[in-house]
Amino acid sequence: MPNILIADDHDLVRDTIAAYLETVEDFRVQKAASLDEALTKMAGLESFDLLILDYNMPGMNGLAGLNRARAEFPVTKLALMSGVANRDVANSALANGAHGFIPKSLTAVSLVNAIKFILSGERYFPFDFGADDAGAKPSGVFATLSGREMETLEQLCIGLSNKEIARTLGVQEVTVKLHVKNVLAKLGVSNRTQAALLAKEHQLF
Amino acid sequence: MPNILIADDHDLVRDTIAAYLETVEDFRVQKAASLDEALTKMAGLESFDLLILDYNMPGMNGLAGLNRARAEFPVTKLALMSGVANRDVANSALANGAHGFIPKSLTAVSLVNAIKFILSGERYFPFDFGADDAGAKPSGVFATLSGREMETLEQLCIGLSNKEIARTLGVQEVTVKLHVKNVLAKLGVSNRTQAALLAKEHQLF
DNA sequence: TAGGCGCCTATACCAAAGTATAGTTTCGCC
DNA sequence: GGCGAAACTATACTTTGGTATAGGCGCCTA
Repeated sequence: MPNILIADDHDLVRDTIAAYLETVEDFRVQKAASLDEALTKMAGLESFDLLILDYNMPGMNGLAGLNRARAEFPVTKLALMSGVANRDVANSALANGAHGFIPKSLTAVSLVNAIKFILSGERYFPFDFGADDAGAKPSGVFATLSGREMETLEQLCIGLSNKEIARTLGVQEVTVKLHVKNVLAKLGVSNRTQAALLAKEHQLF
Repeated sequence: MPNILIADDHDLVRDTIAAYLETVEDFRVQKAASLDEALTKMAGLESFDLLILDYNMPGMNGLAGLNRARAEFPVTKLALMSGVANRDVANSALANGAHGFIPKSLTAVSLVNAIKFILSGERYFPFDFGADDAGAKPSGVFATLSGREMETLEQLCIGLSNKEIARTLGVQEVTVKLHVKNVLAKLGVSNRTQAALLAKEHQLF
């Protein structure tokens, strides 16, 4: 019987998903409320076939937690689950060695299929995921930013003024204005607030 | 048999919770993926005893959706559910006539208890909820915003200019400036970008 | 009914943000 | 050595954002 460990800090979500999986399919499902708790259980006597990690959970720190889990238990299959993450983090997760990405917008039956798929050694990625309009931005746009422009964007995301950014970067205010202008143009937005919001949406800082 | 309608845009969460409730207790559970779908079902032939609304869901717009539901179906009991909302919105929800607030950090069995409690005519509020640390800001600050100021903040969070906000709210630009100024003062920040970031951090919109 | 509050408008002013153009330096690269 | 790209600075300008002050209107409540 496949042994699954699901880690999510939302008790309600975790418990009901676990209960659902156990009743509807022949899975044994264990639970954890944080990354640390999950890794502790993994280190125990039992051996697990699949570890499902919630993207937003104490200890995860974005994909850092995923890498940590993968480093400690390279054999166990690993899936990332999230209700908010976009296609970017899904791609990154797969690129970082995850065996699947499970959006919470999935149907319950699709979840079961996805799990079976992963357990059989495949990599699962919901193909129609992220084709939304809201996060319409090509998302590759951030790659076109130069080093200084990226630093400027980072300061923008704290809500600093041009003058303050100039001070922390050690340049003149005019220079910052130039960088900001370029950032806005490259990101296709019309003011600094939108730039900051966009960067935050894409989990950049 | 109590008839429950649960509305959440995350299929996985909604389906598993519904399945859990139906197996573990003698509930009949219907599902909807958005506020509109929920209201349509409510308007149908069936009568419901309890409507559970996810706070983050198409059509909700914060507490506006809750008020809409309450206005259209004043008899049905109403609970707000959320995985991210803080004590502020929970309080506001109760103040706005909700019969309960269900954080997704709840245990599955607690959920059942909460539902029974609400169905029996009580108001449910998880007392130990909201003692978080992360959102360093007093977080009660948002409660001090007036209606218009809240609407203004919402537009700010899309990165609109004062002129654009004025157009969508149907007022003069000067008025918007006033609201923005008040928002900044009440939130204790120094510009619109910081205000937007802060609101986003607190998952307000 | 007088005061307070939320909301709206108005005028006016100054600071900050954003645009445009032009020029210098540095550095890696063919 | 010549070329292009990135970074920085400068001057000059327009638009937007934020502050200050003052007044009108509707609503609620002491």
